[in-house]
Amino acid sequence: MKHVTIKDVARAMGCSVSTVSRAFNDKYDIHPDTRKRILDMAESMGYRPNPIARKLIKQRSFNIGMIVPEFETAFFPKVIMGAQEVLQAHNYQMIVMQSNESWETELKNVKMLVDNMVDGLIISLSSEDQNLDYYQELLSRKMPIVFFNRVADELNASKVLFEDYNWAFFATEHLITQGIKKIVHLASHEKLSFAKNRIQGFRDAHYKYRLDPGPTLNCGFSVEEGERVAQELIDKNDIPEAIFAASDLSAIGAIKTFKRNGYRIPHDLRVVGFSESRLASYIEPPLTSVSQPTTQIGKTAAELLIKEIENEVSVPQTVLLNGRLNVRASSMPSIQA
Amino acid sequence: MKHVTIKDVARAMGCSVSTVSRAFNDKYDIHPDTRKRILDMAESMGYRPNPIARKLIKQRSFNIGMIVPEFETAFFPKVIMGAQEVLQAHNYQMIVMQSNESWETELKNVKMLVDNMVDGLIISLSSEDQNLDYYQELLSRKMPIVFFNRVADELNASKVLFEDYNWAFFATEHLITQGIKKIVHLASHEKLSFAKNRIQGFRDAHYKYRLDPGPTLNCGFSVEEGERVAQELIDKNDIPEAIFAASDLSAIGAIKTFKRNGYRIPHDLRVVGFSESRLASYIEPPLTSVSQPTTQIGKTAAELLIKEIENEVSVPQTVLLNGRLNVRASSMPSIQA
DNA sequence: CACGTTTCCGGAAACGTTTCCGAAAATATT
DNA sequence: AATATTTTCGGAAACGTTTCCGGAAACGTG
Repeated sequence: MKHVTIKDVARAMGCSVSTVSRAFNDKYDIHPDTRKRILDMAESMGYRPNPIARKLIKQRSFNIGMIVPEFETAFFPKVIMGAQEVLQAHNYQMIVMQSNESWETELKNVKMLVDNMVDGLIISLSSEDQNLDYYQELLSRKMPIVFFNRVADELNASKVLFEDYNWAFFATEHLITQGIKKIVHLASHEKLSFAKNRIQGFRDAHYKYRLDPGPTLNCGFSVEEGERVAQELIDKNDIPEAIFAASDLSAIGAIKTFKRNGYRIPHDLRVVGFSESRLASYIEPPLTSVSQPTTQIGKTAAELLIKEIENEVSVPQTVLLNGRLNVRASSMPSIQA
Repeated sequence: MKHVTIKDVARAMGCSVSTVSRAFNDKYDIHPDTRKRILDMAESMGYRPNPIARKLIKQRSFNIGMIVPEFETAFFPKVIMGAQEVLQAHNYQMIVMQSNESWETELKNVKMLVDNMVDGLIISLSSEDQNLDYYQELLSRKMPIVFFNRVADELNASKVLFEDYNWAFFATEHLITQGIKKIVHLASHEKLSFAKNRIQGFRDAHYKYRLDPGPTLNCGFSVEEGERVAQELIDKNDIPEAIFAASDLSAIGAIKTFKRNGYRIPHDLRVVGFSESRLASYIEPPLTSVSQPTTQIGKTAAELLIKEIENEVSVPQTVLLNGRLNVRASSMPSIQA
């Protein structure tokens, strides 16, 4: 397992180490001929510069770290794909870690990444009421960080976000303009800012039409959570005309439970989801859902980060990404499945 | 952005650099008292050993590299999660890269990881008829590598695989024992060994019951591919009694197309999928499918790798993981959805 | 041809650790 | 009390690069 080093090729060439280094880092004084000969020799010897030594001397890594809360849903993998694409194109390597929704492991991960001299970070917070001191310190030390999806207002850093408010508003409006009056919102944890925004959009859509907003019920992201809340509604015999869920998974859970209890979707009850999953168009009935530009989120975050690293921009930016409402049968009886 | 180094704490303590190093690497001679004082001082100064310098001197990184072909389906993210879990528990850090089903980028990724002194690799090949010279070289240089899911027989390395043959056999048998005689297999690329195994299982199940195996049709992993092949069958008016698809997505595509053309599932046509996706139980009708222990695959691969790295094992092992057939309404009319 | 400029290259320090070697101090042995 | 052994530590080399500094050769200029 002997790696061939810069010394080996210097010896083979009968030249100094620094000359070989120059051949690889084009910017210094070196004769084109010797450069070419060195490169050829290096090639034939199978020499590749050791990035670790380079990191040590240059005090930077060309690595960027990414931390996401989970890997269960398709959302974060897609964002990661998007970020990967632009980072690789700029010769950065990405190290992905997951916090498992725990901010202790999140903190551990960040520190590890910083120790490893990452040039920047892309982060979706595990929770948003956590202690932010370490992030504040990093930011004051000028570490480039871009947050996405789950962010904290107090942090003066670049962020890429989805227009949760607008699309919750539109989704609700889509129901109201069909004459629906009683809508229940299955909302995710209110400590997450996007959940708050969706709730606000849901309510404001009602106000626009001079309606009282329906209740917002606490509901996790999972199918099981959707089933649980739907069952509670059935038990209380308090069936709304429509359900607006903050995630597709909980929407699907609700549909499943209502169907099992004899309700027909969309005739007895309409359902709209959020954050379009692959499932949406394949379930019965196909689910109306707001789709987020997941890979675009990743790309944008990476682009922002690279700009910060390469000092093309200094003030933090927040970019809001747009989405789309895919209307399907679950919210409109006139559409045939 | 000034990092505090080992020299800083040595100066602050009035001792030598080596003593500080000893305090952190417990194994050397050092007085317990001085050790404690050094550790306290380091803590208060916010010193953390620089992993890059350590990598350089130790010629190893405590990183392991993982390469997967894609991030689209839920399969690989789940495997990654499993591997992460055990690697983190052993203080290894994981670097994930995707090859995008291209072996050129796969090769580029492997080389980058090797340059970065990863201690080992976990790989699912992008394609299996590729040039394996570089892997052979790495293996002969004793680089620990574990392959999973998509492997190459020629490579004498550890592998973790699913019992594709057996479960294709059982899934087919499940249809045959219900009196079904004419089954079509939607098979994935035959260059993938697991595809071959599934085909063989499919055929052998027929032989066991003295039936002629139905045709195996080439079909990709996607919903669209399933739709395409189903449409071809309809166009030829050559409708089988059942379909055994090598992926859930193609099974779903087939179901969708058949339903749209007036066929009732499972009454007119039964369908079985493979590699259970989240979708399986939520589509209409719920899809019978073979489920793979995805996270277990990742865990096992990581455990194998760590054993190799830490020299607890020398000969390559192949571990076969078992699965389960989840029978649902799509293959059995007697089950109510 | 003497001089200044430019081009090209070698030497050596530096990055932050680990670890070998040997020495001093402490302790044990006779 | 003298010697042998152990404990604890400091010095320095090493890992593989980059880059500053200065010098030699090549070139141009008058």
